[in-house]
Amino acid sequence: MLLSTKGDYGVRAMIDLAKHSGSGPVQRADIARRRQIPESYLDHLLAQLRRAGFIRSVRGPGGGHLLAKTPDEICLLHVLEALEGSLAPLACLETHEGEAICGQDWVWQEIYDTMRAKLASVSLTDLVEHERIHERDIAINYSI
Amino acid sequence: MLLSTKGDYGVRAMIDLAKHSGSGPVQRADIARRRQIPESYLDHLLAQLRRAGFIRSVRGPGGGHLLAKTPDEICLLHVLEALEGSLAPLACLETHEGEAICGQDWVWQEIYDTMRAKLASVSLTDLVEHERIHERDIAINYSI
DNA sequence: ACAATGTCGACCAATCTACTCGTGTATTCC
DNA sequence: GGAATACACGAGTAGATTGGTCGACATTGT
Repeated sequence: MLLSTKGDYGVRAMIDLAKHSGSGPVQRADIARRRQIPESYLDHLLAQLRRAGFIRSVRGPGGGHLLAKTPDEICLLHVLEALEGSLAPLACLETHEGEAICGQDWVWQEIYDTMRAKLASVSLTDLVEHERIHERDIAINYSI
Repeated sequence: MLLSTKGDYGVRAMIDLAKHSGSGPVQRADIARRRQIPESYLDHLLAQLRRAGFIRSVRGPGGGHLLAKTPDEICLLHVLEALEGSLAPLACLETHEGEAICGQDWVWQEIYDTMRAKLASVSLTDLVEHERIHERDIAINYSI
């Protein structure tokens, strides 16, 4: 598995913040409940996202978390790399150790480049938009 | 990291076998030395590859391991999936649990499909050929 | 018989994952 | 000022995975 729950949960949280951007801070407990993330674990993820400059946080009553940029300025690639570290699928693409003897590195380099390009092209805005369309699908299905 | 050393070492071993296919069994110790794999660990990988039907083994003096098919009939995708299990980059693509709430699954599904198609298009023959070209490069560099 | 080779399962240390918990700190509201 | 509300941060932890090692055994060529 390339992504752990960190990348999964972290992006869920960012989508939640993007969806509520413009209406004040969003509280950790609300994100955790809506996105089904253990709240105490989410704590660490929000800290990472804050240190990486994607969000800022407000303490005290009425406090919470906000995006530090607009949703279309934040792409999936950067968020995931902040949470997971390198997304390299094969060790030698990162360390360049054993590269000469690996034999399959050139295949994975191509895949990695394609992957990163795709992830860089998807913004939080796109993710929120996709979610809205999907919700509409669900609504239609339920109404039948 | 999507691939562990299993996938790395296992493919190295398969490339080695492909390179020597047609000249009798190749011994574990030789593969291990040439490809820099701990021999006792390679043991397990060869067992997995045999159970998956990619190689067959011959016991006794002069024994060793052979490809069970021709190198162009074996693709990288199948070898890696035999060694690593699913290559799904994100848990919900495999389990379909939490799929509805994940929010980024559609992006990864596309990447996963592209990845699998690429891996399926690369055979052992291609990997051996690429290695030969790379060896020639090294030879040229050394001769300058 | 004996040496060479593969087969198989048990075992192991280190690391990573996915958390929880407790304590501390900033802010607001009364 | 004090209570309530929220984030901040580091320690600790159970369980899984990784990346092996080792030893006993099976098979085969000479």
